[in-house]
Amino acid sequence: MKRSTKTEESAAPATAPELDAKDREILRHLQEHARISVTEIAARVHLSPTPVHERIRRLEESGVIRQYATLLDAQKLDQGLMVICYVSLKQHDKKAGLKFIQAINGLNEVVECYSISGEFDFMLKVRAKDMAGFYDFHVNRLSQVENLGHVQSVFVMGVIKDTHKIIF
Amino acid sequence: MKRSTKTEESAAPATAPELDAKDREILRHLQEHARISVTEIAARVHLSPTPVHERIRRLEESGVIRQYATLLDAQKLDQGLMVICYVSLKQHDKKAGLKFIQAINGLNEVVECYSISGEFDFMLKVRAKDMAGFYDFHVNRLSQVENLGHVQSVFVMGVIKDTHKIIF
DNA sequence: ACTGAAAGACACAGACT
DNA sequence: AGTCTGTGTCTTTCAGT
Repeated sequence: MKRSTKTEESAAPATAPELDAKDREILRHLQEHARISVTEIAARVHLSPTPVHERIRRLEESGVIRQYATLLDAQKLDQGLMVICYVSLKQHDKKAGLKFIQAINGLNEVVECYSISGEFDFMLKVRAKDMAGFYDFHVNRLSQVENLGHVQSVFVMGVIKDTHKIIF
Repeated sequence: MKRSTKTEESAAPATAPELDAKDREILRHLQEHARISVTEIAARVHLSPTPVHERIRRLEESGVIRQYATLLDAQKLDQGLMVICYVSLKQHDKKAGLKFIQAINGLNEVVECYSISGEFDFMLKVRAKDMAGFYDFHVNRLSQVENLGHVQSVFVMGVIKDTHKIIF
């Protein structure tokens, strides 16, 4: 194995990133085309492959690059339903919160989870095949989570924009 | 340029995917490690590189593979604030909706946008540097959008889980 | 659909500027 | 921190099965 694998590697050390203009250019290319070659990135940023290679290595190590991911079409994989679930907990102490976080990490249907301001404690982005699949998740998996208070669901009817692109 | 670039290529034709077990295995590897070599995927799925290469090409063409992306750390790029904005429109006719969608696509701070059920019409995921950055976006960019009714914002205080992983 | 071979491109490391 | 050079590996194509 020679080419970079990334992910599941060591946790990102908090070493100061200190990104210069070239680093940012490289990141902008990689952000949208993770599989292009170092040689091509080098050509686009007007550098030779060697320093680009070294810069990418540093960006991976410092954790600026989190993961090289392939984004798939959920519809074509029969996982076309997306639901936003708002969840409140019964108890809000630290221990109860950690247990909830653990439980959420065990639910594969939950692709994102955020701690939020407002009436509810958490927001979950859930993927399912269809309404029946979501119902099954709701009743048999989410509702089984300990310390769960209220759940309120908002259904996604259409995707207007779905990007991961960070502007910087 | 020889290696696959993906993205911005032709729109996905609606040709039936018809994925077999090997295709799904390949997708599962690519989903989390977009930069691993075809050779290594081949080894992991017990096939030679040639058919794996051809399968990946078909998956790209059919649109099952949407994009090869590099996921970056928003905090380290000084874009650590995430806000969920709920938006309702004043007018709901088709033309007004299309204009809104166009406007949203022009706002780089909006990384995701969904048409949703419930009280509001759309949900936006917005990224900004900090509160001042978000305020600037809210007042000078979002609020300038034509036909905008109410906006309600929920602030993300912590990221519990942030994945793109579709289970299939 | 897969195997095997073969050419060119690439990753990666080393010495040098 | 960059360029240049070399080696081994990989991608990609094309033959055959």
